[in-house]
Amino acid sequence: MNSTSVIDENDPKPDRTIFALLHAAHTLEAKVGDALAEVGLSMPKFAVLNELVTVGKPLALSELAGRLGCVKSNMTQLVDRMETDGLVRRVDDPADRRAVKAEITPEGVSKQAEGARQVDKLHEAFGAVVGAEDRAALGRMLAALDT
Amino acid sequence: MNSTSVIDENDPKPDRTIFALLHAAHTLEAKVGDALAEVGLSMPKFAVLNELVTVGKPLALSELAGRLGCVKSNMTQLVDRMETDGLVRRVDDPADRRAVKAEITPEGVSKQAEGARQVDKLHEAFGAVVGAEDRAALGRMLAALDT
DNA sequence: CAAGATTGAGAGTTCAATCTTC
DNA sequence: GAAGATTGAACTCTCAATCTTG
Repeated sequence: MNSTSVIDENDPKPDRTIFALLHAAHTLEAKVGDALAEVGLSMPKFAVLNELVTVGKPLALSELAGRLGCVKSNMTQLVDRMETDGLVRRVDDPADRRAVKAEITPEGVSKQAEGARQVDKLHEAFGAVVGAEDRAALGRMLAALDT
Repeated sequence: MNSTSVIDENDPKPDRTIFALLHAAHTLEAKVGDALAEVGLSMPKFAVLNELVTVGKPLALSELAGRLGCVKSNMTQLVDRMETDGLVRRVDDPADRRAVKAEITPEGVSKQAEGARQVDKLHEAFGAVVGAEDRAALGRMLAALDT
């Protein structure tokens, strides 16, 4: 049925593909951010809480920065704001006096659960709208991009 | 064969899909940012220059903010930094004394051309690694996401 | 009163430099 | 010296408030 016409088209502006993907990602990111904002969280704060809940024990700021893929100074300030919010607490590491660990508070545990519910709702909507075969294509692109 | 649950065909951790997409987008965004940094530009600055070159005449800051999908105060500060860089110049609009337009400088024109070359190189790599049918799937997802 | 632009405050991020501890 | 954390400066971005002009 197809007669080479679909892929052969050499659009005059091939610049658009990457930026279209980035734009869609920003739209999706805004949706996640809005969903988390409804329970008083931001994406970076939820990411930290999620990591702490998953691991089940306090983590050093360097460790958190490594897991979240950001620099250490970023984690310093993020944990500052989260401590102000009452989501985490800084605790000394008796084993290494250079290290400072972030310990999740009961408030943080509660907020993480609320955030996870919001994210689950988004995932249902995402799964309903995308479809399994397109998700497979997405997986291939992700793998190719992550090099 | 499934006796009780219909949903256990899904992966045990469906949480990851959206965040995997977002992570890949950030990786791609970093690549574009690095490529533009090689010629002394950031993505927001390149976006503004690109718009001004495409339109071919000065644009009001509100107009730029609308085209780039950000708030006006953002454009005020971005144009501040671009004026410091010598990429654009603020010019008064004789037709509307409230408005301020951004006019691209010769330096800005030159930088936009360099940036466009960098983006083209990235695009070749992207096209080589992704493939036409996956790009079609990407297009469907983008459309679904942009609602 | 609407619209265009700016300012101030703050979140999130990076980098370079610094301080303490290993 | 290298690692863990912090600080200060800068960029990008948002929101709320303000000022000028239409």
